[in-house]
Amino acid sequence: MRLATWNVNSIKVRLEQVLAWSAEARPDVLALQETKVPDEQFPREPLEAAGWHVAFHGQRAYNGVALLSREPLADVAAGIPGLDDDQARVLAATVSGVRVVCVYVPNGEAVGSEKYAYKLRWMAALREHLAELLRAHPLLAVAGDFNVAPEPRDVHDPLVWEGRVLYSEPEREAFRALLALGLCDTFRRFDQPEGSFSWWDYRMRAFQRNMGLRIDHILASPELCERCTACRIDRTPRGWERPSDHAPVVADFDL
DNA sequence: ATGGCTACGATCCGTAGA
Repeated sequence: MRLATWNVNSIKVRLEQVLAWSAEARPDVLALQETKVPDEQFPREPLEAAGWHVAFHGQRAYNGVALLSREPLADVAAGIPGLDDDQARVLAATVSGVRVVCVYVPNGEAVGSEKYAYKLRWMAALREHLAELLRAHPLLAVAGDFNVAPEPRDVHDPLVWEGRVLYSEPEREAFRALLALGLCDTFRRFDQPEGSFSWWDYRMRAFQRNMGLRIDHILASPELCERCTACRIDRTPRGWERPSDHAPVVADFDL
């Protein structure tokens, strides 16, 4: 099974790119973030016409997550149980025996802000939820925009980013707490080029200068991690006209 | 020097992203 995640920064704007990229990269399951549409406006028909089963959990203007799958999606569930959250950030479904969780972790705005506190609370709630899911699902994948660069090598200039949102120690600690549940970062199971990033600012020609961060991740439960045969970042669509600021991450599993 | 893009929903600027 090939699983991909992509923060598309508006499914309306990026629909043609999702169709074009997925036709080329051929994921079996594609987790999308920042769809930015209420459910009644999600472009279900063109995606179904392209052969996708779709599930979506969105809201007007902000956030929004979706799952596209070649095989039917079962037991679709939105949100984190017990977390009172009016932001559409989590969608889970079972496909081909794998529980797939699509996550859009809050950005956090700035260290010390109210949104930063919300981000850390939210990540703690996600951790508790994933601990439960791991007990129930030996084959568990968590794919999405985590808005955390875990290590210095995931940041184009760690000194500049030290202490800033997306790379601050409390955020990295919260990410490590997810790995401590037994989840693996599939990308780091394999040799990767230096300067491997998944997000580049729209400004300052950041993509052309490879001034990026690796903040989009595919995590896997121990049993699923053992079956992971590859993981890579596909920078191709970041170079297209009118791109998302994120690139897709793609992982292959031998199932 | 706090800008620099992009998307959205409201108007022709503010909020949010990262």
